[in-house]
Amino acid sequence: MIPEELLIRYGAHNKLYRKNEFIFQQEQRAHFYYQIVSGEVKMNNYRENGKEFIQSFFAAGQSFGEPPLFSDITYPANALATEDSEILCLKKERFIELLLENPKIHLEVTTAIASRLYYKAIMASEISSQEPEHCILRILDYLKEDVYKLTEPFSFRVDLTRQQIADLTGLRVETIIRATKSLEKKNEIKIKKRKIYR
Amino acid sequence: MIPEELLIRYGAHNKLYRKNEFIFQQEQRAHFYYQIVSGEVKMNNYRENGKEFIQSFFAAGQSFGEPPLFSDITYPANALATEDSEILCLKKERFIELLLENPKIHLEVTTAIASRLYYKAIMASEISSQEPEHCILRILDYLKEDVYKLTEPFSFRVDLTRQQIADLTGLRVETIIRATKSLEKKNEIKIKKRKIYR
DNA sequence: TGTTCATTATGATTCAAATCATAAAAAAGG
DNA sequence: CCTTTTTTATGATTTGAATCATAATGAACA
Repeated sequence: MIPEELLIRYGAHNKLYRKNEFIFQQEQRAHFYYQIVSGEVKMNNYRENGKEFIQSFFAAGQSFGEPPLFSDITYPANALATEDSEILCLKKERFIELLLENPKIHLEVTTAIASRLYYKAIMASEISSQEPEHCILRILDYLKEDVYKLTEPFSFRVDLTRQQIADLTGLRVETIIRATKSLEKKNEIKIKKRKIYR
Repeated sequence: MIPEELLIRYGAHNKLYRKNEFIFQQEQRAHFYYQIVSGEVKMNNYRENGKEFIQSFFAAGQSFGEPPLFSDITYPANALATEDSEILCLKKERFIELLLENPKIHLEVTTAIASRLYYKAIMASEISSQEPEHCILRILDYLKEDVYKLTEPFSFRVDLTRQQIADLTGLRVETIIRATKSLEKKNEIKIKKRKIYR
């Protein structure tokens, strides 16, 4: 999102994270701005009962973990590579400098953070709703419309496992499986070869 | 948060909203940056079953409703005055200009948005946890430590009704009442004259 | 000061998602 | 190719928060 050459000019270095390696962990202090060059990153929490809650996934070109760079707070969740990933790391102080000296880029960063806040606001309301089917549809529509910009019915092939949808919504796999079947009956989604289409 | 005189220099105007009056509603497009001069604002969603979900409260000095100013998205929730409120409104285009021309102020705006994302991330995980007591403690601790910067045990007097805590967590009043009583027994909170202290 | 309304309180019952158990189907790995 | 692991599937049971009902208490207000 921030041009790589600009990041490097401010002193960013490239780091390789292996699949399942943590980039940072919950409660830690933040020292770097992270931007994915290649690979994929997952932000999550592990709850007492061992259940996982996925805050979100991040793909190549996206940054993550900015909020604690601006205030005196620690990471609210873990970040780990879900596949081998190349990540540009820029020291917090230099990142702030970069923002102050590049207003247009700063605006893009703000836009990215704002967009994640938007997603969280939507999901907070849905997760609290105790209506699994509605909650699933909402996350699918968010991905379809806001992330992948698709409009055609059933043009969005969902590349998430039932388990991942469960961890994103705070529900259980069995509930997702049953709810998606019910949604298929209601013609809200299609399921072909176990893949969900919305 | 943005100095009032600066906002006014960029063309902001003062508007009075009566108690319970909407400032904007879910699904609407965003045209203004809003900053509270006096009063209080609530962001919420109304769900099918009539249940309310409170995204958050905003007090004097705080801004709200920025995310849709940066992208082509609509408001994910409603905003309404919970008491008569004076609010500075600045046209979207002029707001962006202000940010681009005032890097330090821009950074403060980014910081505010990032801090709200932090709160949402925490709450998303908690709400999904299906553990009412834990969820209540987390929101109280967030308010106590991150908002009011208190450290002494039971020094935080919670000024939320049980119903408001319910609407902030997606739980029901009765559940909050029972959970808080249980938390009092466990010495996690104190209740004096029906007020919760943490 | 008495009346109305909002808030807190508590017990009984319902209900839907979690949990448990088990298995089939598909994908990954050697 | 066979073996192992992951993912999807489905039925039976449990459980805890929601719901329903009802009341006491406190705050607001005329």
